[in-house]
Amino acid sequence: MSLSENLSASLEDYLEAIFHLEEDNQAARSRDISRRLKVNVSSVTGALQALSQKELVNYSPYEVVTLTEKGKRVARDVVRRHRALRDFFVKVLAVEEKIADAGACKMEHAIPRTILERFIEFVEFVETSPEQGARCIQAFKNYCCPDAGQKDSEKNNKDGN
Amino acid sequence: MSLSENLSASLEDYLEAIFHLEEDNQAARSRDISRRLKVNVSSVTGALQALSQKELVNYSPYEVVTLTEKGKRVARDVVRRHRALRDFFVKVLAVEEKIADAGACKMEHAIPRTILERFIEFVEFVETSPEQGARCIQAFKNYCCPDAGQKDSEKNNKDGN
DNA sequence: GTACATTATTAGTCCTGGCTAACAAAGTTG
DNA sequence: CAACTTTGTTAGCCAGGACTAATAATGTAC
Repeated sequence: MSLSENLSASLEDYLEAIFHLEEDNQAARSRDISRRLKVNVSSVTGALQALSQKELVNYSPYEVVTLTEKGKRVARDVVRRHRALRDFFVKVLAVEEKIADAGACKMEHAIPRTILERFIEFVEFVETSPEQGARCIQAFKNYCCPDAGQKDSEKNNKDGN
Repeated sequence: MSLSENLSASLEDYLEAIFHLEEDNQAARSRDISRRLKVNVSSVTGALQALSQKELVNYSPYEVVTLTEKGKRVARDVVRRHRALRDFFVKVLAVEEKIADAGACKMEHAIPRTILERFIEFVEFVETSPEQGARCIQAFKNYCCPDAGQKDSEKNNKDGN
């Protein structure tokens, strides 16, 4: 209930952008948001009004934007989904960083809670269990992209491909 | 190029529904589509007009709908994405069938090609490589849901108890 | 074959979320 | 401080996609 208030994908994106900009610069300016999301500044104003009305951002015209506490909670949740997906794509599926990130960015808005948690657990599993997990991933990498992963395949290549 | 013509998530859903209805009944009626997608019939009419204009369905007012060849190709692609995701969720992440299906239904519209292929390869890998793959998945199931997975752990167990 | 039920279409509304163009506020700089 | 640039806001437009209500076509009984 407290998280992801039925926010549209679009508004989630805005929140996420503001979150990152705030991390970097203490606050976000419309211009930066618009650049980040590749969207017209006037669209940003609209989004800020919507977010402000939902009490997710502190916004008044011509001033910099910050997230409210509530906004931060929701934004952190979006970011968490994003990272979980990206990590999974990179660490498990051996997807190239950029594609993984772009994919995470689109899919983060659609993933159900339970599945998200499983993604996270899977990465956790792989990272904490070298025998059962890491080796399997290594084998998968050899399976799906035999030419790449050379270095990795030498690492724990107990029983050949 | 030939596939997924920049179709919106919504239109993809319609195409998918028509595909399944056609499988079951040779053709789709607006009413059935509307029931399936939990959408007003008038929305279906609108969608059919859009799809027809894109030459994805054979549609004329008051008649049953079928997919064109092009429509079939695109629909099959959507279904493929759906199945790939659902399979992955169920077979790898041990997500419950219903949730897996619902998740697939939402994420199928957002998943990039490359990542899709990896999902498919992963399932393939797990299913064809009992040593490296299947065992790992079993271990993950014990990791993420220690109480469940009972039956599955017996499965690989040839003639155990 | 008329009467009623079901199904489909249209018209009109609303909301979201983009866009441009015009205008207003802030910042910068001589 | 006046002039110019940058930034932000507003107004107005458009497309997608849902909805309701009214209407039209089709199907089914009697």
